[in-house]
Amino acid sequence: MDFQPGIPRYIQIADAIRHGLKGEGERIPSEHELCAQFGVSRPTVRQALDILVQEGRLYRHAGRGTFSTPSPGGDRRLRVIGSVADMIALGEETWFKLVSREVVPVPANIAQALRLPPGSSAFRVSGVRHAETGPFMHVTAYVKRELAEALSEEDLSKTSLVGALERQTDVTVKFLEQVVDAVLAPRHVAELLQLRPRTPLLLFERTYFSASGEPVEHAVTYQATRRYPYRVVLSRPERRT
Amino acid sequence: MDFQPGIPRYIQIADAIRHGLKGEGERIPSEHELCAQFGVSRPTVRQALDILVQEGRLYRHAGRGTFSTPSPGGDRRLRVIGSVADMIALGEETWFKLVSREVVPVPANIAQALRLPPGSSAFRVSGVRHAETGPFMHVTAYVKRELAEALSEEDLSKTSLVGALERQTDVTVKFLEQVVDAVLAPRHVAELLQLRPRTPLLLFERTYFSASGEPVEHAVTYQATRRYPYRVVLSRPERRT
DNA sequence: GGATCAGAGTTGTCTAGACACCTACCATCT
DNA sequence: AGATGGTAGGTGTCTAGACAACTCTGATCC
Repeated sequence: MDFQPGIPRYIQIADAIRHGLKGEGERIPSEHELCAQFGVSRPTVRQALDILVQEGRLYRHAGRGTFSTPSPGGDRRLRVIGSVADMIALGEETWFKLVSREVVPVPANIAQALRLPPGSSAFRVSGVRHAETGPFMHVTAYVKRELAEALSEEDLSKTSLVGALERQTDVTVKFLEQVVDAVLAPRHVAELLQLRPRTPLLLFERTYFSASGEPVEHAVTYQATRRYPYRVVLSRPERRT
Repeated sequence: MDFQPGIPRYIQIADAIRHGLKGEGERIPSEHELCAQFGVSRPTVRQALDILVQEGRLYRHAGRGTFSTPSPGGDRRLRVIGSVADMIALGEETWFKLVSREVVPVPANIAQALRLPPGSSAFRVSGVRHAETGPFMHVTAYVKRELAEALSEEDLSKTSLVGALERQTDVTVKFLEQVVDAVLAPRHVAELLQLRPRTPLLLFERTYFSASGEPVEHAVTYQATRRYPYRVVLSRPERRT
């Protein structure tokens, strides 16, 4: 295998192995064999395998080998594998309709989350995400003004706001804090999602942080689980003991 | 520093560093300095730092150094750091009251989740978890019969069912699948949690899997977020690029 | 036939160092 | 004063191996 320069080898190896996984619990070649196959040293192979184990796609068994985890199956659901990246990754068959996009004074609790002085203003985007089954998610997101100026409208309909921010600015989201709650649909949300009032909805309040611990974005999301179930797969981080 | 034999050095180093963190965004000693301090090679130090970065406690900045993430703060909330271990870790000021504990025929959907033939029976535990603010969680958990026999009653009031299983059998939970929903409290749940009927509650349906992909436990949990907020901190896995 | 032991293969841990690239700082040149 | 460039120190990537611990298999011994 010849490696593409500029991209670390262990990432290319991880991609290659991930691509070849069938997800049936079968054994993959030993680390020694992978060294020979890719022409790299064992630490490099292990670094690639670490990624896949961390993603929950592989598990190791000392003395026996490395195996692919039987896939827990399923599609058409919000997936989280313990990572921000996957949390953002909605199915590809969903799309976003912008409702509003303006600079507004921020409510006190949001100002606190973004660590803005009370009474300041921020960029607010709101809209509805649709699936074939109908509208299923209402989002209101707040971003600091200086970050929001680069964003174009078409970006927002394709990816998430966080995704657009990461592409167009040099901000990188490193972790997020999420409070999950169950609420009855507020009237304006019920209307936009075409639901009866007082339908129970999932409510997410997420604050996205950059690597330096600075809040980047705060989003309030209502989700109708009838139309789009919310599912999470959490893998235990490996503590090779 | 003298290392305790039997425990990998990188884990002991990670524990030592984690213990010394103040969580104020300050710089920690460089990898080279840590090598000298602990008397190990740099890959070993990096392996320790990887753990802490993975946990979201540290972040690296190439060319500048390694820093502790300012803590997102907070207590008294369910915490998840993208790991099963932390998901189980409720606050220490909560306790569990057993309601029932018996072998019953399992409903069809649970049998499917545990991959049992329809009509089979399993061990069912149900109860209520309390905080100072009152009862806040109703749990019904199903475990295969052969796994459940070792469990004693007192274990269940101290740790979670999964914790007891891991201590008393050789089962290890590697990942879990969780479906989150918002529902109106069923009557018997509302009674046990001392809530008005039709209060919106979080509903978790979790299936715990062992490393080989075999389902170990299935739990249905109702949670009153008024009494015990549900918060998650998700860190992005490091893709050093 | 059954238990015990040796060995091969696998992952787990760790060493000592090399070079690349990025960042911040400072001295120098214009 | 401002721009340029060098330098030191930081993390990022990678090599080539060593030994330990675990698991399974098969041969040997009783």
